[in-house]
Amino acid sequence: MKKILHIIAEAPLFNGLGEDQLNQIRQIAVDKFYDKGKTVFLEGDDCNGFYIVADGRVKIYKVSFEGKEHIFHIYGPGNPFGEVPVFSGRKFPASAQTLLKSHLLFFPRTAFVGLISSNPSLALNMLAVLSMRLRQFTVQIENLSLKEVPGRLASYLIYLTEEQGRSDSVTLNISKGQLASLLGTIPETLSRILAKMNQQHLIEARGREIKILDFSGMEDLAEYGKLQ
Amino acid sequence: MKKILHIIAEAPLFNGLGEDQLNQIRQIAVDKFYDKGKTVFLEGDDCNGFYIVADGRVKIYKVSFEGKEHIFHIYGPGNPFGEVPVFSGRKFPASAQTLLKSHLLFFPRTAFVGLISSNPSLALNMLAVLSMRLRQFTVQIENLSLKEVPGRLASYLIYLTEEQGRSDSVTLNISKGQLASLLGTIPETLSRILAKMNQQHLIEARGREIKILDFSGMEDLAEYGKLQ
DNA sequence: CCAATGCCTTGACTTAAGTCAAAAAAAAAT
DNA sequence: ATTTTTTTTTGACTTAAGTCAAGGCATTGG
Repeated sequence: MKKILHIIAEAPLFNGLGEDQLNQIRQIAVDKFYDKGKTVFLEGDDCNGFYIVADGRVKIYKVSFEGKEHIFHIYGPGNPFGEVPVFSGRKFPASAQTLLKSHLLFFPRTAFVGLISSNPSLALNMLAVLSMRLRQFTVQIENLSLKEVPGRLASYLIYLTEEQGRSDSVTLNISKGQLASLLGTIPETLSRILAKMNQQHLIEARGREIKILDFSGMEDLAEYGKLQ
Repeated sequence: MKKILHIIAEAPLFNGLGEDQLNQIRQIAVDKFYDKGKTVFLEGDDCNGFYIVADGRVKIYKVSFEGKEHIFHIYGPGNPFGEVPVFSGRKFPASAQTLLKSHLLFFPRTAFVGLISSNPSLALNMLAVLSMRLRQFTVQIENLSLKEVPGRLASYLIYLTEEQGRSDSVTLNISKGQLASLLGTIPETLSRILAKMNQQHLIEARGREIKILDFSGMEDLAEYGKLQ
C-alpha cells in the first residue's frame, strides 16, 4: 500500500497543487478497502462524496430493465469517479463495483466543497477534470451514434496502444465480455468481429494479447470504415 | 433585445450570485449576433471562450466521415455552450451553428478564468453546470447503448412535456429530420415509429404538434419497452 | 487426472434499423 | 396562385447486430 499523500500528489486532479494544499486534501481523504466484485455504490444512492482509485480497478455501469448491463467506464489508479453528483447535488447516476481487490480514497462532499471554496487552483483543476471527462463522453456518444461496432472496436484498440505506450500490440485488461459491454454490444458480436479482423489480417488475437498487423487499416476502420 | 445584465442574471450558470459579481461578469461579456444557419465555431477550432444563448437557438453537432450529421444538443436562451475546452484547454470537440437568428453572449476565456479564480461561488456554479451536463451525457449514452429508437423517442417526448410544462402534448421546436439526428437515427425510421405510435394510440401526431394519449404507455416504452 | 465452472466461440435464425427510390405533403418563393 | 424547394412519408430491400442454443476451451479445485 502506497502512502496516501503520494497517491494524492500523483492524481491528475491534484496536479500542480502546492504542498500545503496537498496536505489539506490528505486530511480529508478516507481510506476504503474493497475485495474483488464488491459494490462501491449503486445508481440512485445518495452521494456523500467521491472517490479516487489508489489501487485496483473499478467499473462504472448501468443495468437496463431487462437486466442487460452496460459498462460506461473502467477506472484505474489515479482516476477519480463519482464526482458528478458532488456538485450537481443529486444521487449517483450509475453504479460502481470493483473488478479487483481495490484501495480507494474517499473524499467527503462537504469537506471537499469547503476546500474548493478556499482554493481557486483546486477549483480550476476540478473544472479541468470534469471538462476532460465531458470530452471523453462526447467521443463515446460520437462512437455510439456514428460508428458501427467494428469501428468502435478499432477506436478502442488504437486508444489502448496509446495508453499502453506500445506501437503494435495491446493486452486487454478486462475480459472480452466486459469489453463487449464497454463497446455497447454483446460477447457474440465482439467475438465474430475479432474473428473477421483476424481473417483480414488486420490483427492477430491470441487470448487477451492482440497484435495489430495493419495499423493504418485499423485507423481507417475507426474513422469511417466498415469491415467487408 | 433584452438587457445584457438581465440575461446574465437569469442564466442558471450565474444563479445566486451577488450584484457585484453579476456586474463583473457583465463587464467581460461580448455581444454577438448571428443570422439563421450561421456557424459559431467548428470542431477543431481553438477555443478562446464560451457562449451563452441570449436569444435564438443553437445546435451542437458532429459530421461523420461519410457526411452523416449527428446533433448532440440544441440549446436555447439561458444555456451555456462551448465551456468544455475553456477548462480542458484544447479545441472545440464539436461544431456549433445557429438554427435561428440568434443573440449570443461571448465570454473570453482568460477574463473568465480570472473571474473564477477570485470567485469561489462562481467556480462552484460552474462545477455544478458541468456536472449537470455530465449527467445529461450519461443519460444520452445510456439511451444510445441500452434503448432502441422507440424508447429514445418516448424518453425525449416525455422530457419535452416536462420542459414545456404541459401534461399531455408537446410542440417540437425542431424539424423531424433534426429530431432524428438528435435521437441517433434517420428521418425514415423516425417517421415509421411515429406512425406506429399513432396506430397504437400512444400519441396523436399532427405536424409538429404531438398529443400524448397514453402517458404511462410511453413511460413503459421509455424505460424498457419495445413497440409491437 | 478428471470433473466442474466460467469464458469464449460458432451456427442458425430473427429483428431493428439503415439504404435507395419515389411519392406526397408542406413550406417558401416568385 | 402557382411554381419551386424542402420536408416528410411510404415501399421494397439489405444489412448489422441481437437472440437462442450448443459446443469448445481453458482454468481451477478436488
